[in-house]
Amino acid sequence: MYNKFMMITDIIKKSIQSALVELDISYDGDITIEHPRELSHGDFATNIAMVLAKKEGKNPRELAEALSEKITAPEISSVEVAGPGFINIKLIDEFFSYELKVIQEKGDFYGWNDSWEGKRILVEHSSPNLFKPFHIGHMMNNTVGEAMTRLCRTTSAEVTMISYPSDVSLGIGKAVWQFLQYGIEKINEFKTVSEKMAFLGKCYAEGTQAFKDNENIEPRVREITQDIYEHRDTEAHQAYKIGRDLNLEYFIQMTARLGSAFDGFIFESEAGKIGKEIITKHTPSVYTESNGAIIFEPNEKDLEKNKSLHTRVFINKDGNPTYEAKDTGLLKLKFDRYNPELSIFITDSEQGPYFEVVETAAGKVHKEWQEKTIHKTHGRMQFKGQKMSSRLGNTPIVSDILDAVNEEVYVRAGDRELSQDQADMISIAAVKYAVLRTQAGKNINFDPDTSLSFEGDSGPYLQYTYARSQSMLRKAQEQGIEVSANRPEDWETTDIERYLYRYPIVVEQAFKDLAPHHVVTYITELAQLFNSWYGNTKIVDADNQASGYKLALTDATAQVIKNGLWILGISAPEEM
RNA sequence: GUCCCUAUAGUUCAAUCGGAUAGAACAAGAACCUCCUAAGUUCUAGAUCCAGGUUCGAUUCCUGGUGGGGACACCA
Repeated sequence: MYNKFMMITDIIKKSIQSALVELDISYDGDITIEHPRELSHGDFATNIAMVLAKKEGKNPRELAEALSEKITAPEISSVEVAGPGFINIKLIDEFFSYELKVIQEKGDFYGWNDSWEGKRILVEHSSPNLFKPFHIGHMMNNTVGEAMTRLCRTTSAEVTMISYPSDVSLGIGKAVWQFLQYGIEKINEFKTVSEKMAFLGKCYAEGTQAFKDNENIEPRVREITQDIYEHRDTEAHQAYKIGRDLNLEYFIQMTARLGSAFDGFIFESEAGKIGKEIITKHTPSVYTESNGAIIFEPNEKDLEKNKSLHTRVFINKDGNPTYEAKDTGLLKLKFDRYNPELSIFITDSEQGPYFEVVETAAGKVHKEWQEKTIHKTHGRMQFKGQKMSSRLGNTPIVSDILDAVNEEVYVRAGDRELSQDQADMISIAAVKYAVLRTQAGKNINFDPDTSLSFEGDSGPYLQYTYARSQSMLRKAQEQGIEVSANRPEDWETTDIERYLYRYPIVVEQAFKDLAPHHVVTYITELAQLFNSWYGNTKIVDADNQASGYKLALTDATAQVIKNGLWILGISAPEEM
């Protein structure tokens, strides 16, 4: 009852297995059953006849025919042989209407399972560089990371979501230097967080420029950086703390706007010290000295397993931990604090090879740091179109992007009245959909003029479909039509029903692959089926006996779309 | 130079660990609001980078090219 789909797959598999036994065929491999892409091919299909034909010395079609006669179960209505030897299985109609009740009952949790119940998963994403603007790359990271996190939640795991802000660096020293030039009090001239942030962003840019232009300030900038590292009680550290807190607040606001709420942070300043300790302790057993620095050099066995490994510096010759050491410290902190069964983190794909080295080395210090960690990447967003890319620049910041998209949304909305929140919700849907529809890790060719579509395969399309279904349900209620999952006598099972019950397995697979785009594809196709049905059927119809069931179907479809959108971090509006 | 990833309609993406007639959307052309939201629906036209190989069967696996992205010692 809880996991209906697994039950039905088991039933199908068992019926095939006993058919094999009846024909006296021994086969101990896994029987693969799948959903045919084409709905008219049936609800399940197996290629078992083609797999076994050669071994049995039989023609695949004949074998399939023989098998198909022996495959039976109460849930199976028909078994047919097709193509080169596929066996197509159709389910009885009652199965589908029963599933509508299951969807109703489980509601927002339809599609969840208990595969990871009682286990802990840690996800780290959206890690910002404090003092630097929150730009397009962070938004991609956040979108992918949030979807991954929510996918994890569907397994009933105890999921903790954290971020790893970079809070110490020479770059930050430069920004603080510039901040001090203006004077700490200057910050009080700005009222809102975003105004203050704009000022700090200006400090970052100007400080970086000043550092380039004027060699004389370098000693002072380094001193400031050191003040920050060592928490010295100086004006610089005071300025730093103001800036850091503001940046953090802004980060929390910005990610909240995108739909994320973090459970905690691990700061780079914490990871550095610990990282250095680990590296020092495991030199020369894991790490080695070379030219005054401490490095990790993969051995031949490592290279056999992974050709992309290479030598990297963990502690530089000045004795300071590099990013490699900091990330090693981060690994330890994650496992010490959260003790996860699985630790996932998301970065830009350019850091892929880098992390493979860090993790290979870390695995030699502590096995589980490598074995339980999964690094997922997102691609880059490459701008193609002229319109918005020239307006927003090369690395546009998130708030500007959303503002620009909002304008488009208002244009698209025409006469409809939209609140700021509604427009924001639609904009975010459009952007997130564009990011999540493709396989994570691949670069996205982003053409704001076309990719940011509000029609067809798009976030707003899904939102619109949902909103429309809700509108129908409201209308039905006004007219006193009761929603009923009781199948009418002469009801012919629709493609939507044949599609709906597949949702839980799509989610399960998406989690296994950590591939949110499977969910995108599925709910888009579901929405298409639904819209098509809507186009040629009158659903809210007090004079029609079947109206109640049609509404139940509408309700179930809307529920599944909503649940899918939730995984993607896109909200489902009641109206738009 | 070495190594990794990648290549699908004009464009942006799919294709369930080798499966059936390669799915959508945008753009192009033709229809549909006296009925529930036209950000919608229906129809038409259009694609697997090249050359080999593996097998019942290849967009998928292997080899070699070509184009694109990325990594390769003290930056993050």
